[in-house]
Amino acid sequence: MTTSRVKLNNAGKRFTHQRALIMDIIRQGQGHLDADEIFRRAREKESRLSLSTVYRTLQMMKELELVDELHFGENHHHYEVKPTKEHYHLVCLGCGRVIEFSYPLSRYLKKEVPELKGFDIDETEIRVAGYCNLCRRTRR
Amino acid sequence: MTTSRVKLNNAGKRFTHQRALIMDIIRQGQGHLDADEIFRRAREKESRLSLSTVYRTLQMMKELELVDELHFGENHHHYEVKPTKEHYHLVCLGCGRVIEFSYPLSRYLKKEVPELKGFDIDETEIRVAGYCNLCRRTRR
DNA sequence: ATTGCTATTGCAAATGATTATCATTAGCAT
DNA sequence: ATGCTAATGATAATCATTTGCAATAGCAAT
Repeated sequence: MTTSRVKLNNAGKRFTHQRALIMDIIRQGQGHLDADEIFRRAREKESRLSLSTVYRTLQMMKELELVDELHFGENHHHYEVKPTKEHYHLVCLGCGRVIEFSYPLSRYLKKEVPELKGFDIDETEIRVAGYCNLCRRTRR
Repeated sequence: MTTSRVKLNNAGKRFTHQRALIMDIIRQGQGHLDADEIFRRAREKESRLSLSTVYRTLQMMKELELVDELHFGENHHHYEVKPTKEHYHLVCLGCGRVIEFSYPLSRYLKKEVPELKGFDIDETEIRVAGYCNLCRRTRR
C-alpha cells in the first residue's frame, strides 16, 4: 500500500516486496499472528522468503510504529497493525481465542496514578487471561 | 518458611531446601528477578544447584499461586511473590527500573467491559513502559 | 532411627525463539 | 542504465526454557 511505502521512504528505508507482503499478512491476519505464523503464510506466496527477514521486518515496523507487539504470557510475541483506537486483549487459556476490548486506560492512569507524574509513557498494555464462555463450561 | 512448607505438603509436594532457598531469594529479591538472576543468587548459597531446578520450581510455584510471572516486553520473564494487594508495573526503558503502582483494574473491568460477561478471569496484568523522571531528561 | 517408595535433583542434551554474520541481490537516487 | 549501499537468504550463534535419565533425598510407614 502506498501509505507504508511513504512511511518507509521517509525513514530512509527501502520498499521491498518482502516487506509489503509481510505487512499485508499482518493487516489481513485479522488479529494476532506470531512471527512463525506470519512466516508460514508469507512463504505460500514467496517460497524463498527467509524467517530472518520476517523478524527483521517486524523489528523495523515496531520502530516505525506501524505495528504493535503483543505479549500474551507466552515465550513468543504476537503482532497487530498499530490500532487507531485504544484497546486491549482478553486471552482464553482454554481455546487460545483472543478477544479485543476497548478501555481508556491511559486517561485513567493519568488521573489516578501518582507514580506517573513526570513519567513519559510510551506504551501501555493490558493482558487479561482466563476462560471464555465456552471453555468455562467444558472445564473439569 | 512454614507457610510454604504447608502449601507444598498440601499439594503433595516435597519441601526441599532448594525450593526453600529459591523462595527466599524471590521474597527478599525486593521485586522482580528473572530466572537467571535467581539462579545466580541461589548458587552463591548452593553451588551445586541447577538452573533446571530453578525453572522447575518457578513453574511449580506459579501453579501453586505462590508467585506471579511478570512480562515486561522482553523475551524472558520476571517473578514476584504473589502480592496481597492489586498492583501493576511501570518499566523505564532507559534505566530498566521497575516502579509499582496500585490500580483497581479488576473492579473497573467488571464495571466497564461488556466483553467480560461470562469470562472467568484468572490473571490480569498491566505493563506501562516509558521513561522515568531521570531518564527523560538525559534522553537525546 | 531404619526402610522403602517415588518425587526431586543435577547434569547434559534438546527444543524453541530470536539475533548475528556474511556473501549475494535488488531498491532507488543520479 | 549505473552505482551505491540497504536488504535479503541461508546458516550459524545465542538466549531462554524444557526434557530425559540416572542418582539422590523427602517423608510416610515401620
